[in-house]
Amino acid sequence: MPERADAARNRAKILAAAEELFAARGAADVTMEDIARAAGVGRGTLYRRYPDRAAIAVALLDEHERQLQESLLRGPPPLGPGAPPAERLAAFYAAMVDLLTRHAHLVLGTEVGHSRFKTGAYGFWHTHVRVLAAAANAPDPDVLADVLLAPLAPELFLHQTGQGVTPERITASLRALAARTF
Amino acid sequence: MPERADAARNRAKILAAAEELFAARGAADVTMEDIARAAGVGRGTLYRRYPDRAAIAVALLDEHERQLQESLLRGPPPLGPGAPPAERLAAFYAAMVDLLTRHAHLVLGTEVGHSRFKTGAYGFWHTHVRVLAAAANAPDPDVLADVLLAPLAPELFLHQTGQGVTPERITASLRALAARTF
DNA sequence: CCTCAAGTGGACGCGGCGTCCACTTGAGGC
DNA sequence: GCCTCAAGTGGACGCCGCGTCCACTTGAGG
Repeated sequence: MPERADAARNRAKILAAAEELFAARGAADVTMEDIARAAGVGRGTLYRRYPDRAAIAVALLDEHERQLQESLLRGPPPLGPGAPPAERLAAFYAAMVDLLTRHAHLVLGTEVGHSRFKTGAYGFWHTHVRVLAAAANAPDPDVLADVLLAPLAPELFLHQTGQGVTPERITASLRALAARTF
Repeated sequence: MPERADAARNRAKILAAAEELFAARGAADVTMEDIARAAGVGRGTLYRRYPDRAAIAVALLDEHERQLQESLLRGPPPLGPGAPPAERLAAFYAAMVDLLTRHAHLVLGTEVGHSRFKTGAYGFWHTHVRVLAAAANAPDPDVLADVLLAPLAPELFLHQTGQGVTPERITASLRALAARTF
């Protein structure tokens, strides 16, 4: 049963409206009602697809994440397979900082606190880093993967940039970390 | 103008009640009303001192933090001054994991998301780690300090322990990180 | 054209938040 | 000991966002 025409139209309107609102003010103080009104639909319609703000942000982020995930799995080195683990980790860090820079407002809506770890995306990043750690013969790759992903927490990123720290400095620091860890 | 007797009594009742409630269920679903009722106090009285849950959790954590902060500044090595930076960082990690293990429910009430970075405690930890990084001649100690503190995020700790990871494994992983970084 | 499942929207009830203000209490002055 | 008044108290109140529910509309397939 494919999506009905009017449903598809509304889905598009909702995502467009949400994207704009998230960008304008923070995702934090955009209410479901705001999104519904901006999209010209009722609250009920909104809830039918997206149980909360996080779900909407996830949908918006989806394609960007997919693209990076694709590069990690099958792209050219050092992001994709072929380079030594330390370099792949550094490249991954750089790509993630870039993603945060461009979409921090969305990510923040999504991954606040605990919910971050429940997303499929986190699982994917975790697996990726764990495999790299294992390839580098690091001890306890499972736990190490969490530790190495922690500096990419959106809250931290926003805190740092809010303090005037540039993405470049963050990337540089993470590159150094990657080099020393593996 | 010292605190009035009845005010002091109520402050104690509030903290005791909050501690108990936070421990019983998570801090997440304890309402201000719950705390007020459990303390036998009105909502107004509660708000007079503590503008939100976070403030209460901070007050509860205060003494434990002070104790660790004291040890970092003036205690015996490797926690206090005297040991090489890498060992001091490892000891700090171990102490923090211990603190999280014992008080995760409180910390979680406090440091959810961005608010974590605004607390005085985070500033203290940050300064401590930055000084260690500088002593080890690490590049950009300011940013590195944030990166090295990230794995101590309460949300991550709870996620890991919820997955069956023991505090010992976390400490071990962090110890290895400390050894390689400095 | 008809049917009926899928989709829609807004009214509704709930619950927590934070404020406000009339009342009470206790500490210091006499 | 009593009086005064600022500090402290508590609960009623209004507000707002959430999530649900259901009577209505729309569109695709027969």
